[in-house]
Amino acid sequence: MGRAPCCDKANVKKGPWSPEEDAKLKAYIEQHGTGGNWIALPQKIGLKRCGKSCRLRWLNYLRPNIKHGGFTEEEENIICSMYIAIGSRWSIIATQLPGRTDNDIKNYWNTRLKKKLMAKQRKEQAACHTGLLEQEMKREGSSFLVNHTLNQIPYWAEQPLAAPMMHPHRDAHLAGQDELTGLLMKVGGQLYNDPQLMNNVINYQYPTQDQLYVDSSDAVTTSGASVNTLNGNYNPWPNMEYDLNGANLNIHQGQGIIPVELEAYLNNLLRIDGSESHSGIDIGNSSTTSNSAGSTSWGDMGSLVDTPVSNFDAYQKGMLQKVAQ
DNA sequence: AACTGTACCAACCGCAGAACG
DNA sequence: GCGTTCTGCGGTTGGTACAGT
Repeated sequence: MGRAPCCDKANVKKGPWSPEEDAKLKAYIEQHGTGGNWIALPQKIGLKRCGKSCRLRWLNYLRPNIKHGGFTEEEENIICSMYIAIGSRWSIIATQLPGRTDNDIKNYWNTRLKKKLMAKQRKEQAACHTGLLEQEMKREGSSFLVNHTLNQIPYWAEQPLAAPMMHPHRDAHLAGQDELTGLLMKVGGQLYNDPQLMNNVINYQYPTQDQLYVDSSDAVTTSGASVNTLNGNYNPWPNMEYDLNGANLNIHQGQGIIPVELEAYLNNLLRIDGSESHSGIDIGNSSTTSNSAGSTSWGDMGSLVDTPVSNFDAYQKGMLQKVAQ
């Protein structure tokens, strides 16, 4: 037996709200509140609307202090950093952006931010591709074109951007966002080239809930908005910040939860230019990442994601709790 | 001017979990 | 403890405006 419908679908109006309907709903709620029962509310005020529809209209549009459109750079940064940390938990993200609704943030992410980041990723991949081709040509000389036809996609270009290496045990839904999170954590793929460092990262013990680092006084500034501040109450990676427009990711040593040696390594990677940063990549030969078929493992995150060797889950849970407070 | 494609956003839908009797 | 009802959430859809051809 299925669940009873929340309202009589046949006698319920759908589609855009008229100004009259808005006025009725707003006036009633401002005077009486919702009464804790959205289902009964439309009947009370003579609206042929589903209770859920009324609730949505109030929360996303009519309620006071709602901001529409025009997301600031700081808001973008907050959305991105929280997306990295907790995924598509829009209602939680909305709590960090006063005046913004989860629906608004979700729409903004899906229609603009995601595309913005994808475009940036494509640009970087193209630059990376060009750099590698040049190096291959230099190394192989005239034999290059024999070995590599121009329309042949090199093995590394077929690999998705790496999932964030610094959170190897994130939720599956986050692992599914490899491309975007990989872009944001753009040094991630490079970690795979250093088996020793990868080992350190995989075995790194994320801080427990009690060890969470949320002191906003440690926020650092850059040309772009710092994600470390996040209204002073949320700090997923306190020693890391990025500037979305400039795609600059800066790691600050000794300020937070990433081990100093890892920070140093990342800083080193980020200091060198784009073409150099990918030089010498030969993942297929890596004893830690190649498989029997000889393919690379940038996208093969399953074993890492599924293996419960760190307390990242607890870490993420802790962050969610901090945000909820 | 007409048509087409794209971007944006409001609203809907189904599900999970909380609340309640 | 169980079934029902309600709320809140996230994914998705559909309508509208606007730009490009």
